[in-house]
Amino acid sequence: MSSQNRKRLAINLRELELIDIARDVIESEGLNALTMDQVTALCDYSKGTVYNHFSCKEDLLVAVSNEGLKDLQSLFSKLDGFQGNAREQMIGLQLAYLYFSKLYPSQFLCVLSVKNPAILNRTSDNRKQQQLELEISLESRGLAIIKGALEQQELSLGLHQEAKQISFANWSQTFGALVLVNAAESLVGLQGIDIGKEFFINAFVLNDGFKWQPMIHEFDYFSSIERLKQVVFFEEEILIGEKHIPSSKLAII
Amino acid sequence: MSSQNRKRLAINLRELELIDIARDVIESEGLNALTMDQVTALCDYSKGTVYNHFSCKEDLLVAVSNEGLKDLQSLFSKLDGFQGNAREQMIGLQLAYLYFSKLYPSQFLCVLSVKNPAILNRTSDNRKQQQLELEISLESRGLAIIKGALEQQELSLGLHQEAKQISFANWSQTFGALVLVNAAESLVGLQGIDIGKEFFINAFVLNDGFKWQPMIHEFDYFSSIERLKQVVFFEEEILIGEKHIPSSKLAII
DNA sequence: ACCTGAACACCGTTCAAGT
DNA sequence: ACCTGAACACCGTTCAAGT
Repeated sequence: MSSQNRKRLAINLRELELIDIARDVIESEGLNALTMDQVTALCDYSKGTVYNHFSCKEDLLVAVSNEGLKDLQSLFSKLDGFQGNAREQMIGLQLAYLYFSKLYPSQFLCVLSVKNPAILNRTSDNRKQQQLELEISLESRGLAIIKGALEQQELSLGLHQEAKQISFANWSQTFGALVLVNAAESLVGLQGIDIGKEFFINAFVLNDGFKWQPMIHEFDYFSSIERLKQVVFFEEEILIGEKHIPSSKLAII
Repeated sequence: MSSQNRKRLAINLRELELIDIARDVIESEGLNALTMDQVTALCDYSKGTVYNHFSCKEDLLVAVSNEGLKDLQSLFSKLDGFQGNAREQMIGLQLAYLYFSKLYPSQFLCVLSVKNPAILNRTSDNRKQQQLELEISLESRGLAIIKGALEQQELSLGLHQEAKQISFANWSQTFGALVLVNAAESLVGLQGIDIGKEFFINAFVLNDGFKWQPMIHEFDYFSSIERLKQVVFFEEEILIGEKHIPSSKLAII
């Protein structure tokens, strides 16, 4: 390895180190506690060096969000060898998203916060480009599953209907439910129902609406969830057990 | 009116004035530009007085969000005299939510931002209580429609199924779609589809999944949307026409 | 070419003094 | 009882000096 390459690698590693520190601060003290001063204090570098990596505080936030998207990507990748029909694969993505929001709540918060234009407007072009590529990559997973279902004729498109519409429907529903559930403590209206179950049932109902075969009454998708937990996401199940999540939040898993 | 009451009224009015200023700042310069200094500069009072109303900056943000929820409530109220079946009423709520996000984008952003625990944790108890009451009031609208559908036997609950589950499903889907669409410029995957139409179709599919009568193939819900635009929300249609919204965002209406 | 940290401007918050 | 604005601590960002 040339000395130039070694240098570049060291710089990349340092950036990950800084992102990790930012993530830890958010995790333990909340988004408000994240300051450039704080990050500088917790690392071995100076403020100027931190600013060599991140053009501004918002840029750092998007960096944390992007790292989160990579974690989500890793969770998605765990589904690679999973045997099951397309609807089960889709449930796999949903379950991965749920683990993501529970295991990395601070990154999930960043992914959400970063949708704020006041933040996005101040982000460096490189970082925004990276975000775009990550989002496309994540979305292509869902699209691939839908296309598989179309090929297997488990799903068929109506007039003026496209695969990405079904993708959008599933995605927005999952995302919306996770955002609301993350704020669930304050939502009295949701009390008394098992939100974790609801999260999946809503998707079952939606995809039944699309007439995606096999339908709920023909197939036991709750067993699929159990199988996914045991075969694909057993490590995440253990991690959740170790994390001392308040019982109100645990209910969703 | 006693002098004490007059005083109290003046203070309430002043608070609304301050919230209005904050809203204007966010609308025209973004969430980042909102500072207590800025609000003080744009009003006739001192910093101390601003802090008499809002315990901290986050408290002001929640106040803006709450004012937004009231605007949403007003939009919901416009549906009071609307004649139509329960599914059409539900579409009315959805449409109201859509107008809200388009006509008051800064408040919608606040409602979303305020779901961030770092903000909620710093909010005064009074303000949080007000938020709770507003959310309950908004949610009860949806629940009332669902209960109406149950009474009319247009909808029936399965085993272990409750009205609020159907409410949560509709709500999270609508909310998730609006959040994603608000960030739609960056979502390449959504390009080439008519997001405004999709927004409603997703809900159609969901409620068909619930077997909510009349189903899509039996009833022209696109006509319902047109009717709602003309009969209930004609003022909002005009306002949207006057707002010079970039065409990419206009597509949704 | 990259790193440092002092320096600066700005912002959130407080509170003694004023009415 | 309420209002004021100076004062303070903290934070984001820059950049001249150093290696």
